[in-house]
Amino acid sequence: MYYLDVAVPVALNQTFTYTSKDVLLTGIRVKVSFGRRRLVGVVVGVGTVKPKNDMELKAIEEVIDAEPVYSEILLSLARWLSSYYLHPIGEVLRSMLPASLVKKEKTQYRLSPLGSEVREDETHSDRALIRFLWTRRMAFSQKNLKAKLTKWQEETGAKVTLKKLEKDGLIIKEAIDKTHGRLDLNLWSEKAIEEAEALIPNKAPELTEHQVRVTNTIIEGGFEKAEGRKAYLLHGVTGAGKTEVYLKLITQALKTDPANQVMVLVPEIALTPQMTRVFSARFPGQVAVVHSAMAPAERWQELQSIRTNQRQILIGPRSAVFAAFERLCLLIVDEEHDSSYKQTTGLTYNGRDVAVMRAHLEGKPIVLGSATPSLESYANAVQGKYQLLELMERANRRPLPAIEFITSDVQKGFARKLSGVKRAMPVVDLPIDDRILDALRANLAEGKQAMVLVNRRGFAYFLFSVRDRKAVACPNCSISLTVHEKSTILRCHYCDFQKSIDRMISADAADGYVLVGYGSEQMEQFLRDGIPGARIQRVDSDSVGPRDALPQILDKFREGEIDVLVGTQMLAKGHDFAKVTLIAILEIDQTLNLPDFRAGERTFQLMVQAAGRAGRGEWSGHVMIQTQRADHPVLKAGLNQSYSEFWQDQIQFRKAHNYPPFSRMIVFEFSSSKRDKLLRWTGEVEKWVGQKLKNSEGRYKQLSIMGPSIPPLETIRGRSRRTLLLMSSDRQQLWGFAKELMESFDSPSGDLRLRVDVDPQSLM
DNA sequence: AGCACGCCGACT
DNA sequence: GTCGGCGTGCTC
Repeated sequence: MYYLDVAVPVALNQTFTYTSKDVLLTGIRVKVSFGRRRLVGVVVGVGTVKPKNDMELKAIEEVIDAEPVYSEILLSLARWLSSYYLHPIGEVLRSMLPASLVKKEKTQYRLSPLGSEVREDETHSDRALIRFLWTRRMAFSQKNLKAKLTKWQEETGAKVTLKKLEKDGLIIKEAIDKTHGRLDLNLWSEKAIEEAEALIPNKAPELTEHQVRVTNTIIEGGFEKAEGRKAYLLHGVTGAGKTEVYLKLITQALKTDPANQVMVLVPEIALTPQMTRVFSARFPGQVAVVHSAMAPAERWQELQSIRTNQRQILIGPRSAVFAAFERLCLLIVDEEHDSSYKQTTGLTYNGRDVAVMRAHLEGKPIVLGSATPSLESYANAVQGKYQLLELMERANRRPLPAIEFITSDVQKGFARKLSGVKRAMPVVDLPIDDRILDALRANLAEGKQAMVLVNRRGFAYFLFSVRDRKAVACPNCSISLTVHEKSTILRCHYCDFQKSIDRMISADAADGYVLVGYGSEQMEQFLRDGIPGARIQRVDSDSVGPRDALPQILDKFREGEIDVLVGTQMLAKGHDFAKVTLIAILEIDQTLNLPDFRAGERTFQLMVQAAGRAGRGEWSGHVMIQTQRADHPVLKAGLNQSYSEFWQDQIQFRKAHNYPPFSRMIVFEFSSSKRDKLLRWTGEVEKWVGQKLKNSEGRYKQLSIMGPSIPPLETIRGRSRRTLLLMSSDRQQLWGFAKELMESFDSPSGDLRLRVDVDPQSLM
């Protein structure tokens, strides 16, 4: 008899012992009976000795995999993730798998035979509801149906519950196996990439002296397994050719052994066909790509080609860090500073940090690349934990673009009267300085391209009621609604709330409202008016959509069918356009003024990254930044494109407040839809914290605790929130305290929820 | 997290 | 009296 340690996907940080007649390898998934449920768990340990406690053990019901889904190293990584990110091991293991391997048994509700007998003229409330809901659809998911019921209750006042409907035999609950979607060959597909490959010359350019030096340093370190293998921080100015360094390293790795494999992590937004094309053209047929726009089945196929070593290179976003490799020998994290490596829900991992840990466990080198390294990574380099490699010259020898500050106050207090409900009339000047407009016109006249970056999507920042003296707010979140679609719709950027202005305010009251501020939509309109004849395209999550419009737009821009791109920060990231010579950044001060300790770092990154998009081809670039705070050290550092100036200023600030990298942070977010319940709960937390500190005899003396406090956005999606921030330069103390707190306050009842964010990217 | 058990209010 | 709310405890 064998005793298996099985991790099941429940919110419990422990494994459970099951018996098996056959010996199994760790990393294999098994089906087990757990309480009254049947779950898919992962074997994480195998023994032949019965555990001491004389509990009655259940036998596993079914073995799912013929070979392990997780390697020993991935299991070790899972254990580390679980303890570092304070997340149950079973859930960690589940989050590491691609969606197509996580079979979800979804419950759905359909009409029972009795339910379908309900007649159309039914007046009884439950039956009327049934009639109303099931005329258009066959089945509802639990979540969807619950939402519909709540809505129905609000609108009709009738009291209905899911349980009652089920009990009355009107509807039936049934479990369905969710199968994955069809294999759709869209723009990101292998076929598209292969077609593209044929068009591009497949030849490595001559590396510059600097590139060669950097590359050789890493190559000399070797790709074979070794204890404590090195991590490198590749700090290269924009346009220095970091990608060529990666390509050369991969070439070398494959030369060492053609079966070697490389992991390349990139920010999601950079996963355009253009980017994958560069790799595929150099290594035809050897590149696998995963991307969120792919169907699960397609993604699974790509990952499978890496697992079986049919392909050598995997390019993907943060989740690709969990991919199973046969012969991983090198890890690369491009744009390591990018905040999209951080997962913000569930397991709050940072893909970059997990990659560093994985490289360590694998005993393989890792290269973190950026033009604007995060302060954390740079500090690691300064301390010698990473080896710093610098690439301070652009590969095309072109100077970095000239940056110019435009100080004007036109954007201050920019507002429009809402006259008639559907039309907005300007009451002040354009929110963009004439000098910038002139430059854009001149740039267009020369046949060059430009990008204009704004801070916000939508038409106007908010709708201000003159009578109430306040902005129209979201009913579910403590934030004002953003005006969209040429000032006809109000939308919340935090929940799904959306309502037309017409329905929100009556036409005769329209005079009492003012549109304040502007977003990408309105800026697009300004630019159309201000730069006659220019072909302008807006790029933000509204115009691009969740799928694949972005690569199409970027391709059109690259081919010169668009003159000016106007959009959000999405534009600043990593794209390479040869004809862009002018970049305007409006309202950078808002980024700088965010109440967040990373605001300075973000602002500098935005400036340098945006500037890096200009002058990549044969013409020099020019950047115009509209600001009131030209004297701010961070903006000055950005103006000089000086990382060391930025570093000096920000590291001093972080040191003064003991912020990261001098400390680590863990944030607990407590939330509930019932404010009084939440407050009672956080009251207990506060008491617990006070007593713990008092009774701990100095065990936690290096710990700073802030809160529970009201976060900048108190309510999101109808849930009130409080946050508790723990900060310490002593890791033991920080994690020790956090674990104790979890043990006391995890698994709350009712709709109280506790969320943990380790190494938060933002404190909002 | 589910899921069941068990103890209190408001409807037939 | 019963239905159903939700606080509590358990899951190898």
